[in-house]
Amino acid sequence: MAKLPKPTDAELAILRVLWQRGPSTVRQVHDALNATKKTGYTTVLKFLQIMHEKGLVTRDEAPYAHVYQARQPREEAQRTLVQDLLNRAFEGSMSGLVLQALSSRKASKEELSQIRKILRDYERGVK
Amino acid sequence: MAKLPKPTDAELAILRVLWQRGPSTVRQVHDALNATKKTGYTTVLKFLQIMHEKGLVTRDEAPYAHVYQARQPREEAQRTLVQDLLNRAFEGSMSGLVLQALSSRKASKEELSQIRKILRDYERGVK
DNA sequence: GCGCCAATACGAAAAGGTTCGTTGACTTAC
DNA sequence: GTAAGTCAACGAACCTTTTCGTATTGGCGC
Repeated sequence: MAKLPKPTDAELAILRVLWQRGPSTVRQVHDALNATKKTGYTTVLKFLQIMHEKGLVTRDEAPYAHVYQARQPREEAQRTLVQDLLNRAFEGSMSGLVLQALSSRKASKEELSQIRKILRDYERGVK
Repeated sequence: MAKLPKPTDAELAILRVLWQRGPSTVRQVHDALNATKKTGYTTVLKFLQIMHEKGLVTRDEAPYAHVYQARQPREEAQRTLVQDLLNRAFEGSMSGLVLQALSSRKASKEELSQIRKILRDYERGVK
């Protein structure tokens, strides 16, 4: 599998919509985005075309409304992004990242115990 | 304190040098960067000027070699970046972030126990 | 068939990021 | 004091990202 480029901010916003909604037409993406931030229809279209060129999304050229879909599953893209931040800003230190993540905002009890569970599972898996 | 803009990739690379070395001249930053990636002297200079305009660095206009310094401590900038990624890619889910961080590459036993310690300290602090 | 509508394609323009060549100013070594 | 070297300033060139106006297409209702 060829390595996909890191999505830009605007591209990521569109990917988020695709991950949440599943395959969507330009109009659907456009409407979803406009719930939070107004953007022109053609702007969204242009991005989807660019992302298609880059391979970030696939498209089904259905007549009268192409249907776009994220190429990578959400988790995979997230992994790339975390990895990237880890290298660029944390010299690879995972604990540094977790530390700053926690001090950047309140975490709920549920989140903490979820993280603990992840750690347990991880150790079991690695061992 | 005015909010500082998010550093770009190239800017972050320079900040990393400043954090590691402390206050430095353009030449020192340039040399440090060239250990990993060759860049023209004037390119580095230009970035430091831009970053100075943006307020990312302060400078001491010593005669014959201005001395630049990161405005934010490393941890503070890291926190902003994590926060940003959290919002842009993880819908704010901290556990999602930790999960992908762990699956993105091997973590050592030391790192894991360090993370556990961070969790413990955090809970104590919050309670 | 003809005009209307929703959609795509195209391309230009604005904004931001990145790189570097050139210039002029000052320092030190001779 | 002159040449050689180091430095900051400036601005041009280039690339990528972001935004959108305009043109074009193709089906549908009449």
